[in-house]
Amino acid sequence: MKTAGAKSERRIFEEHIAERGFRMTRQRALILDIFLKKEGHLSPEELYDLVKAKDPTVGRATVYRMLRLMREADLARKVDLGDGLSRYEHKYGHAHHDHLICLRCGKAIEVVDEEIEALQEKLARKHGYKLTAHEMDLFGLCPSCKKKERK
Amino acid sequence: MKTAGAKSERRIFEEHIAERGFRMTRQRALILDIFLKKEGHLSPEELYDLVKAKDPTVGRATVYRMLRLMREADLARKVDLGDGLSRYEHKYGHAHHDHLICLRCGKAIEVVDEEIEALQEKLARKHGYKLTAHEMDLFGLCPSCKKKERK
DNA sequence: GTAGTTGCAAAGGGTTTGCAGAGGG
DNA sequence: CCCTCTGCAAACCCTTTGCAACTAC
Repeated sequence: MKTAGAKSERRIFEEHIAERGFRMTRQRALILDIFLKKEGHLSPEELYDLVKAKDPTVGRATVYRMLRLMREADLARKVDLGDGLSRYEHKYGHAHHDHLICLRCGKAIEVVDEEIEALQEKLARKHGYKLTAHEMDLFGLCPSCKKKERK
Repeated sequence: MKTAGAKSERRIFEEHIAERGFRMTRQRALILDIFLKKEGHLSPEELYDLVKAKDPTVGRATVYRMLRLMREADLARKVDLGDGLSRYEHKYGHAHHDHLICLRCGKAIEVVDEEIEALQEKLARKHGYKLTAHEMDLFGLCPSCKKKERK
């Protein structure tokens, strides 16, 4: 199932670039595979390091260009975890989720609450907006940092 | 009432810097006044332009340094409206609020929903987190862009 | 007076771009 | 074969920093 999922994500990307006359290359396939396999929130530099480990000839610019392509193909999302870095997570095969971010250690977990989702829709409608997306980040102390706080 | 509000904000800032041995200067007072008077979401450059209009001798670096001070004094908040720029809004005298942002025209309005606020707390607690802040941005089409969409 | 503050300009960090050569379709 | 893609390095943008002169306290 995992492999099947990865394959279809790759197909989505291939279709996306074929549609606009772009090309599938060794570098793009490699970056795509690594990015999709990695759960969590990668900075461009972290992704570049992972790619370099597999193929040291790939350039940083290619990683940046690929991040843009993946965003356009709706496979990647840019998130701001408040650490000053830009970070990306992959969307495909992921249910939508929000973030619970520890201000002390920076750890971020993904959460979802259907009740909140519904209220967001309702709130937007109340103001005459048609909602297409949202981002919710909750900041606080994670359980282990909370414990340390006490001593 | 407006004036009284502005005065107390300034006092808060003065106390904040006095506490740590900093000083109140002509430039800081000017930037603070302009920033507090301006509702909405200013980029550092926009703030710098407004300041320059009143006093062309003020440098860009001073504006950046002041933005940091105001954040530390809890008078300013950094927000990401997805246009690639960093933006700041003032907090004091503002109730907490979230954003409803139009993806077409970029217009952002401020909203709040008590029910959502409560559920955010609950969600964090469920995961063992102690919540200290959050940011919620809803993206979609504003009423007027929605209308244009139809034709 | 003595720190903290300022404007300037240079440095810094992250991201984008111009280019000549490589390589997909 | 044509046109896109690549790696490199330089350019770029926004933000921070080093410094000598200045100024609040």
